[in-house]
Parts: sequence; structure tokens; C-alpha cells
Amino acid sequence: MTSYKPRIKQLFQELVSISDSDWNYFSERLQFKQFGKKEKITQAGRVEDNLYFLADGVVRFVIQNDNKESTTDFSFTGQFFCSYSSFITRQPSIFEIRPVTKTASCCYITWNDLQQVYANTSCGEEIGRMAAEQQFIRKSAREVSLLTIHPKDRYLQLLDEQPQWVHQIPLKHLASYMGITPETLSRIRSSIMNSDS
Amino acid sequence: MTSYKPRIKQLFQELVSISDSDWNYFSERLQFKQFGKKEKITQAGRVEDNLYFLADGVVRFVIQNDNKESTTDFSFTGQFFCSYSSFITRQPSIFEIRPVTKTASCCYITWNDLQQVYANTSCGEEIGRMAAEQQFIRKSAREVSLLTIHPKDRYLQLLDEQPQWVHQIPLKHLASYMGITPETLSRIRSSIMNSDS
DNA sequence: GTTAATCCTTGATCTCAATCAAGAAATTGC
DNA sequence: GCAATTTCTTGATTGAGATCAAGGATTAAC
Repeated sequence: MTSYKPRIKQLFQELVSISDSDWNYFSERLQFKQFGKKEKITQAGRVEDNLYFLADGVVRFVIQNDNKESTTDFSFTGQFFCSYSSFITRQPSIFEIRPVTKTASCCYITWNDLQQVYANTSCGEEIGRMAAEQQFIRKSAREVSLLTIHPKDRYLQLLDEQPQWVHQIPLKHLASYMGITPETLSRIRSSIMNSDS
Repeated sequence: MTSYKPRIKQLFQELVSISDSDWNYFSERLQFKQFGKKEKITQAGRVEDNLYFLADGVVRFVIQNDNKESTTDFSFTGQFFCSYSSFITRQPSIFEIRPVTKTASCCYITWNDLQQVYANTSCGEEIGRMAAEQQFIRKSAREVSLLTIHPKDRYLQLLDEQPQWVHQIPLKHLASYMGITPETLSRIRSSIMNSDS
């Protein structure tokens, strides 16, 4: 139940050297919750109040539009996630976040507690900046992919860069993430099977 | 030639209260350069070394792919810009940045100087974090737009949210930004003209 | 002011992915 | 383990946007 904390500390230390007192200040504010498959970790329309660390599982970010849903992103074991724009701006989230796996084990810190960390630790702001920068880089790369790469090549790129996605995520959610229909992704997949056999 | 500095200071103060000494430390590291229409502000393949503030003009971010170019973003007078992923990661930029307007008047701070600011001012990290967060929010909103909104509605949204774009940017670059061809955008535009006359 | 270059529009055709549909395969629930 | 649900595949058709093409409008160059 506290075994994920060393992993978080390690993630931080990849960014910046963190003192023991800073770490303690932060880690005391961490809480834990496990979500079932049908639960919503974050609800659309509510202000995101928590920054999560995914100790185990896969989650997806979903936008509902006139009873169609789009999956815009995923997070995996060992990553931080939340409806980040909402968390930052304190505006209602346009996403909901839901488990892909049977359960999602999360620890989290609230927005209020995180502001305390920013204010009262020496490296909090720096970690916050670097985390925001990393989020930006991901979204920026995705923008390029969506604008300049054809669906088939996008799937090959995904296979290459994120093979675990293809195995852990139902095809229909992957298709949505890629901006195509499940049928089209299914055909792309079978055309690849036939061409490299 | 120094008249843009108060505007920058004001931008910072919208984020956080900045002391005079911190401001001086930053502003004495600002340099100035004006770019002509055919010049490249940032070259693809090179590590972005400067963070720019656009004192006057419009610039666009371009990706070249086998002699096709895609415009992925714009920046306008009064905004910060650079090939941000490259600037952060110190990896070669995949974009080039070029003026849309006849000239682009820019002041800038180098990466080295900015690290000094992070290290030697009290609010540098906080401004850096907030700037990174803002960049993330923009890219995140764009991801949603590209995935969930049809081209025609995307154009209407652009008209509504960024009317100055439509007037200052050639249609072909706007089309590229929207992920469609100039012909299609032209037809969208005329279909709107006919329907709301 | 005239030429050249660039940009925008409009039309005709084509292509790729969406949609509609139905059955197969896999998972989930009791 | 069996039924029910969900997910995936495959086929036929449709449709939105790309491409190809050419003429007109604007802007830039000198």
C-alpha cells in the first residue's frame, strides 16, 4: 500500500535532486484510492481536484459528444495523470477519466496540498515546471502526428513506440485515439498482417 | 526598441508578482532582432537556442515532409514563442518558424541566460512552470479540436475564438493548420457565406 | 503601371475512410 | 460452463474531402 512511494520518489529524482525533507513534505500528503472498471476517476463538468499517480493499471481520457465518445489519451502504470487543464485552470473538466483495466490503483495529491508543496518546498516549482514541460512535449508530438501522418503509418508508429498500448487497450479505444473508426483500424491491422507474413 | 519591455513585464505580472531586481536580472538578458518575410527564425534540424517574444507581427510553425509543408501553429504580436520542445529537450527542432507578416520583430533570451534566470531569481521557476502549463493547455485544446470537431465546425470555432487569424493569415496556411486542403477551406468559407446571408 | 508571382475560387473526378450491416470471436457474469 | 454482452472482423455502399485542372483576383516587384 505504500510500495508505490519509492517509485514516485524515483520519478522525481529523474527530474531534480530532492531533499529528504522536501520528499517527506510531499509524500505525507499522498492519499490512495482504487477504482473499479465502471467508476469514473474524474467526472466531466467538475473541476479536477486531484493529481494522480497510477500505481497499477491503464486509464483513458474520454470526451462525450452527443452520445458519441472519443478517447483522447491514455495513461499507464507508473505515470502521473489527471484532467490537467482543469487542474491548472480550476475550470470544469471536459474529459472524464476511466479505467481501461479491471481496476486502477491510484495515489493522489489534492490541488490544495500541491499548492502547499509549491510554496513550502525548495524544488516543488522546478518539478512542477518540468512536469508541465513533459506534458507539453507529449501533446505537441501528438499534434504533429495527427496533422502530418496517415492513419496506417500512425498505427505502425504506435506499434513501434508504444507496443504495450496495442496489447493492453481494446481496438475500439485505440481507433478513437487515432481519430479513425474501429472498422478502419481493423482493416489496417489485417493489411499489415498480410504484407509482412 | 525597448518599448516592448513593459509589455513583457506586464505579461509576467499577470502570472505572478515579480520584484524589480528579478525583473532587471531578466530584462538585461533580453536581445532584439527583426526578421524579414523569407528569413527563418528557427531552422529545422537545429537545437532551438532562443525563447522569443513577438513584439510585432505573426509567425507560423512549419513542418516539411517530402516537399509538402504543414503549418502546425501560429503566434501573434504580444506572445512568447519558440520551438519549445527543442528548447526544453535540447534536441533538434522538427519545425522551422517563419514570419507570416512582412517582418517579425522579436526580442529573445537565450537558453543559457534563461537557466541563469531560473537559478538566480526567486520567481523564475514559477513563471517557467506557468508558461509551460499555458503551452500545454493550448496544445491540449487543439488535440480535442482535431479529434472531435468536423472541419466546417472547426472553422466556425476559429472565426469565433480567433477572428484575427482569419484576417491576418493566408487561407492556405489556415487550411494546413486545420488539416485540410485550401480548396476544401475555400468551399467551407463560401458555404458559410451563402447560408448566413 | 505593367509584369510576374502568389493566392483564391470553382468544377470534375477519384479515393480513402465512414457508415451500415451481420456474423464470428472473445470476455464477462452468474 | 453457459448465456449474455462486448469486441472484432469482413463485406457492400456511401460520402466527404483530396486531387487534378484551369481561370480569376490580389499582391508584390521593379
